[in-house]
Amino acid sequence: MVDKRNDVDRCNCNVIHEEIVNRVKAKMPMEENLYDLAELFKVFGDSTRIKILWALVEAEMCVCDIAVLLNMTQSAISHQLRVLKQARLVKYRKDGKIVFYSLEDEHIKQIFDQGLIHINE
Amino acid sequence: MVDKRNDVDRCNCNVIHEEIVNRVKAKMPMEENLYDLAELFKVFGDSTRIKILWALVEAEMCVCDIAVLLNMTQSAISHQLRVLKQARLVKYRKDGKIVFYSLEDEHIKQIFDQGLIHINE
DNA sequence: TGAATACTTGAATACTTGTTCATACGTTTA
DNA sequence: TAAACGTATGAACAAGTATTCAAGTATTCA
Repeated sequence: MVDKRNDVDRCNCNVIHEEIVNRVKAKMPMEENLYDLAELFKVFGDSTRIKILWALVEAEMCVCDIAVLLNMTQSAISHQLRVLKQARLVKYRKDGKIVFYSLEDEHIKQIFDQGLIHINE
Repeated sequence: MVDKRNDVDRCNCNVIHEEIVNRVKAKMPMEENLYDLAELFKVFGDSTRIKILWALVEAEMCVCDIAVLLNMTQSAISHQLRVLKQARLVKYRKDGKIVFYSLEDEHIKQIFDQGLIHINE
C-alpha cells in the first residue's frame, strides 16, 4: 500500500487516472538504466561530437586530422575525445607521438541513422 | 582549390594525413543534418524527458498523471513536454481541461533500445 | 641533448539549460 | 458568475558545459 499524499503534494494536482499511472509505473525500466540512457544521448547531443563520431565511422583518424577536418583547435577536439572515450564510444592507439582514434562501438551509426529517419520525416 | 592555410592556422597543427581528411570530408553528411541530429539527441539527453517518453510508450497520459508518476511538479513536466512537442516527439489532444499527451513517432523506442544495447555491453 | 611536434590537461569564461515560483489561461461546475 | 481545477508560461536562479588559453607531457629526430 503506497502513500499517495507525498506525490500529490509535490506535483500540486490530483491523480486523475490512477490505474494508468500504476500500470505505467510497473512497466518503467529501472531508474539507473534511464539515467544512463540519458547520459549516453547527452554525449550525442553536441554537434562537434556528432561530427567526430561520424568522421570516425569512415576512417580511423588522428587528433590533428580531426581538428583540420572540423576547422577547430586541436585542444577543443582533444577535450571532446575525452568525453567520447569516457562514454566508451571511441578507442585510441598510439603510434609514436601520433594518437589514432577510432569507433569503439560499430553500431553507433545505426543509432544515428535512426535519428536521421525521425528528422527527415 | 581550397586554401588550407586557414584550417591549419586554426587547429595549430599540420595536416598529417591529407588523403584521409579529404576522403572523410567528402563523405560527411551536410552540416545542417548533423546539427539537427545533435539537437534531437540533446532532447533525449535529459532523464526527465527520457522518463516521460518511456512512459508514453506504454500509454497516453495527461500532464498531472506524468507529474505524479515521476514525482515532479506539474510545471516542470509541462516545460519538458513543450520541448518534446517542439522536437515533434509527442503530440497532444485536449479533452475539456485535461490535455493528453502521446508519442508522435512510434519508433522512438527503437532508438532507446539501440542505446540500451550500448550501455549493457 | 635540445628543438620540434602531437597531444593532453586545468583554469577561466561565456553560454546553455532544468527547475521553481508566481501568475495567467481556459474549462468545468456549483 | 465565481470558484475550482488542469495546464501553460515568463522570469530568475543554480548548475552544467563547450571552447579558449596557457602550460604540461611524451615522442621523434637532427
